[in-house]
Amino acid sequence: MATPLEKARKDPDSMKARILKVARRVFGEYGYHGATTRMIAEEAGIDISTLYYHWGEKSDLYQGVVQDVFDDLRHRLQEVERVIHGRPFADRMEIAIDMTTDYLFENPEISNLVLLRYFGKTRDESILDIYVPDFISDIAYSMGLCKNKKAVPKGVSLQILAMINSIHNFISGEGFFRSMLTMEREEYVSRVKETLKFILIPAFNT
Amino acid sequence: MATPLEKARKDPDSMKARILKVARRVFGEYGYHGATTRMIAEEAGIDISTLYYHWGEKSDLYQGVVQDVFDDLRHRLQEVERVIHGRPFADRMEIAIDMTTDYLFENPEISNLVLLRYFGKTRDESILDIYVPDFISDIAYSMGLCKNKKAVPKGVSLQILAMINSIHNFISGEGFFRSMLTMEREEYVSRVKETLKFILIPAFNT
DNA sequence: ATGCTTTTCCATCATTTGATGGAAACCTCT
DNA sequence: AGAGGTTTCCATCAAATGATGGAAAAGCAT
Repeated sequence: MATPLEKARKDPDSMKARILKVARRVFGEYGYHGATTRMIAEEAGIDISTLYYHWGEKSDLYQGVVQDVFDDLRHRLQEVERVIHGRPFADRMEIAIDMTTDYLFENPEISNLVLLRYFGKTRDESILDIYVPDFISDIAYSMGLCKNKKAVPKGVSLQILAMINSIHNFISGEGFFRSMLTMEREEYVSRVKETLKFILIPAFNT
Repeated sequence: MATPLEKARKDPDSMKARILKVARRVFGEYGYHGATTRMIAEEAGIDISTLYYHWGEKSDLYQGVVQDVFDDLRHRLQEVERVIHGRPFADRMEIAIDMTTDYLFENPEISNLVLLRYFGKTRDESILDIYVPDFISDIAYSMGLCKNKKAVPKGVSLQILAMINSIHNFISGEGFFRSMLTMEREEYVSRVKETLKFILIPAFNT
């Protein structure tokens, strides 16, 4: 039995899926309170009540967006895992950084939503209950930073967090940082990768 | 001639300063749209119109908050600069991390506001015009990463950004990360410092 | 075509939220 | 005490926003 969200993903041309796609971007850009159902409906080219017909209340749509984003992220990380499996350590880090940044630069709303979730609170309590799997242990394991997926040392978890967030920061802050440093997008992307490798690789190459 | 903000800072018991203090926390917690003037007034124990009497429109108050926060941050960084001046490189980084994280853990709304500013957009256009000095060149210089304050290489700027943001992330994400890893505050603080040093020091110790 | 279901839109509501006018309270100076 | 200015609060407004009922439109099966 398919959940509504799975149904929407199966048929990406369905109205529900179209709304979800727009909502991802708008929520990512303006945050939960900054985004209004009217903005989303307008950008999707539909009436606001059509949005409510498909998704119910605003917090439900937001919940759908978060779920969708984290599903994407999980799938992508699994792919990264497959690619780096068995390679020497230094290569693993480099490939992981390249793949992840490329993917996130193409889907910046993912980084936005993840960071807003970490740092921003919401007046709407129903938002907090969303179940979100954490990939930290998977990353720790596939990077060879721990032997047992079930028992990742806390120190390692924090190292992974620092890593992931560094990446998200550069994606999510692109607008701000790029105009601050006056760079074209292309240069920004390559310099970000460079910087991430510069910082992350020495730390883990003990 | 003192600006209104300077006036408010000079007399921290003034109503205007009290409002500013509460507004810092509330804006930092909920973001621009998530915070309402009513929430701020209520937390300050005053009527909403008193708030408007002192600060004018919401965006003006927000502007005041941002200005105030960045002033604080600048002062603190100057203090850090003074302390690390002349010390060997490895020490400088360690001291800077300790001092900065201690300070930000005591004033987490600073990290929140800085990050929200980087990553979140606002429907209100008047927000973007706020003048904010960037400390990147100062940091780069005092860390010995560049010879000329006026011409910081772009690569170095990105390295500084990565550094600063890593710190902000752990401060701002404390609630989320701590409950995720089930740590007491004390343990969290010391492990964060540890992690930051683990990641940042090797990169810059060429 | 016809009847049924699903989807979309228009009109509208209730609440929230930013904002203000004016009366009351407070302060200050003489 | 009392005049004059400042500050605070109550009442209220207008616009924005989340949400819905019901009519119209579009699908779809027979």
